[in-house]
Amino acid sequence: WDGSGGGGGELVAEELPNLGRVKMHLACQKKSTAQRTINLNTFITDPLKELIELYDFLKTGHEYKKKAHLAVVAALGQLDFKVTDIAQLCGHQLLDGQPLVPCFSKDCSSRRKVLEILGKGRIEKLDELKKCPKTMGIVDLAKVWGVGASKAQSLWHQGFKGIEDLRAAVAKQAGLAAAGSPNAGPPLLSPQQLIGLRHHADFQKRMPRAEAKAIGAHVAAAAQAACPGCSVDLAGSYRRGKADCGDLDVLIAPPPEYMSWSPKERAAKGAVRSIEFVLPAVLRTLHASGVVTDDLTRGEGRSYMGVARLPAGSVEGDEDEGNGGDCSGGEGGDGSGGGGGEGGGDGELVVAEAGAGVHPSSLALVCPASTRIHRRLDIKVYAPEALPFALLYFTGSDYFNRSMRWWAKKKGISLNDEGFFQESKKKGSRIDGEFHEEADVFKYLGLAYVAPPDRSI
DNA sequence: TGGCTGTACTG
DNA sequence: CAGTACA
DNA sequence: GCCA
Repeated sequence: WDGSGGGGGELVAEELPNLGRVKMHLACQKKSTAQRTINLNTFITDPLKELIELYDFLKTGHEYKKKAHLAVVAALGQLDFKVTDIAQLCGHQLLDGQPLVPCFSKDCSSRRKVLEILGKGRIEKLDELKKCPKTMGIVDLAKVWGVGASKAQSLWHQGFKGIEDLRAAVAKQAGLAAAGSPNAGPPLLSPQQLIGLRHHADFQKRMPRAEAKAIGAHVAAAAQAACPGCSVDLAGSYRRGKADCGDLDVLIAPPPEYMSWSPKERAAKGAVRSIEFVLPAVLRTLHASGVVTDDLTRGEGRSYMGVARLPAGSVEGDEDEGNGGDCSGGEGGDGSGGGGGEGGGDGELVVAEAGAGVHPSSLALVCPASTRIHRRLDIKVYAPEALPFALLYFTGSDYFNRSMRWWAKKKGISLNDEGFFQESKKKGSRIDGEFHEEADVFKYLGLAYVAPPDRSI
C-alpha cells in the first residue's frame, strides 16, 4: 500500500480500479435484515433456503449450486421492496455486481425458480424432493453431527431409512461388541458420529442467550485459571446479538504481555508455560467440573469442538442430578424438530442478561428447567496479535466472511483468522500494521465498519 | 473455462 | 486424501 | 449454478 492512499498516511490497501461500483453491492457492506426492517421476500427466500438445505445434505459436489442459491437468498433478503415481477430483478443495480448473484435478465435456473414462485407460489422440484422417501431419509440421517452427504448416502444404501433405524442398529452393535461377540461387524459410525447421534435431539435445539452466557462464564473461569488476564469473547451468533444460538463459540487470547514473559514469569503469574497449553488446561478444568461432557476433537492444539452443558443444580428446577445415563428426558423417538425450550421466557432472559454479572450460577434465577441440555461448544485460542482477525472470523456470519474475503482477494490480499497476507508468492507474507480492533481491518480494506448485529447476512 | 473464502481436524 | 466441520 |  505504502502511503499512496489519499488521506494522511493511513494504513489502507490501495483501491483497485473498477471496484467502486462492486463495493456498493458487496454483501458485507449492506445493512442486514437485522437492522433494516425485515426480509420482505421470505415467500421467495424460504423455499430457496429449503432447497439449499437439501442440496447441502443430498449429494457432495453440489457445493456451488448451493452457493448460487444462497447468494440469491442473501440478495433478495436485502431488497427494500417486495418482488412482484421478475422485471424488478432484471439487470437490477441492487443485485448486479454481487458475486454469484445472477442478473436475472437471461434464462437461468435461479430466474426460473423465482418465476415459479411468483407464478405458482411454490417450487415444483422442491415439492418433489420433499415427497421422496430416499431424499428425506438421507436428509434425516445427515442431521446427525458428523454425518454429511456422503456418509448419509452410504447409510441409506445400507438400509437405514432414518435416524431411529440408525439408533437401533448402533445400540444393537454396541450390545454385541460389549458381549465380546465377533459378529458385531465394523463400526457403523465414527466416535464423533456416535456422539452426534447420542445428542442428536439436543443439538437440534437452540439455546437462549442467557444459557450461552452461563456456559461461556464457565469457560471464562477456566481460561482465567489457565492464563490470568486473558481475554475471553463469546463470538458467533451470540455476538451478533441473536436471541438464541445454535452453539457457543468461545475465543480465548492471552494478554499481550504474556507473549513477552519468560517461562519463569509465566509460572510466577500462574499462567501456562506456552500458549499451546491454554486449551488443554481449560479443557481439563471443564472436564473436571462436568461442564464438558464429550470431545468431538482432541483439543490438543488451538482449536476445540465439544459438548457442554450447565452443571446440575445451576439451573432452577433441575431434577436429573447425578443421572449417569445420558439422554435426558424422553428423547427416544419424539424427534420433535421444534424450537426447543424457548418462546415465552425470552423477555425475562433478556432482562437477566442486562445485569452483567458473569457468575456461572446467575442463570439459576431465570433459566427454565428445559435448558439443561447438551450444547455444542467450540473454543479457539489465538495469539493476542490475531485477536481482531480472529474475532472477525469467529463472529461471522459465514456468508459475511466470504463476502469480505472475496473483497480482500480482489485487492490481492488474503484474509483469514490470523491476519492479512500478501497473495501469490509462496506462503504469502503477513501484512503487519496497526490492527488493534475489528474496525482497523475494515478500514484497511476500504470498507465501512459493520457492527456485529449487522453481519447476520 | 476458471473461479468461487479460508482453515482445522479425523482416519 | 476425502469427508466433515467452523465462521 | 453463474459470471467474467
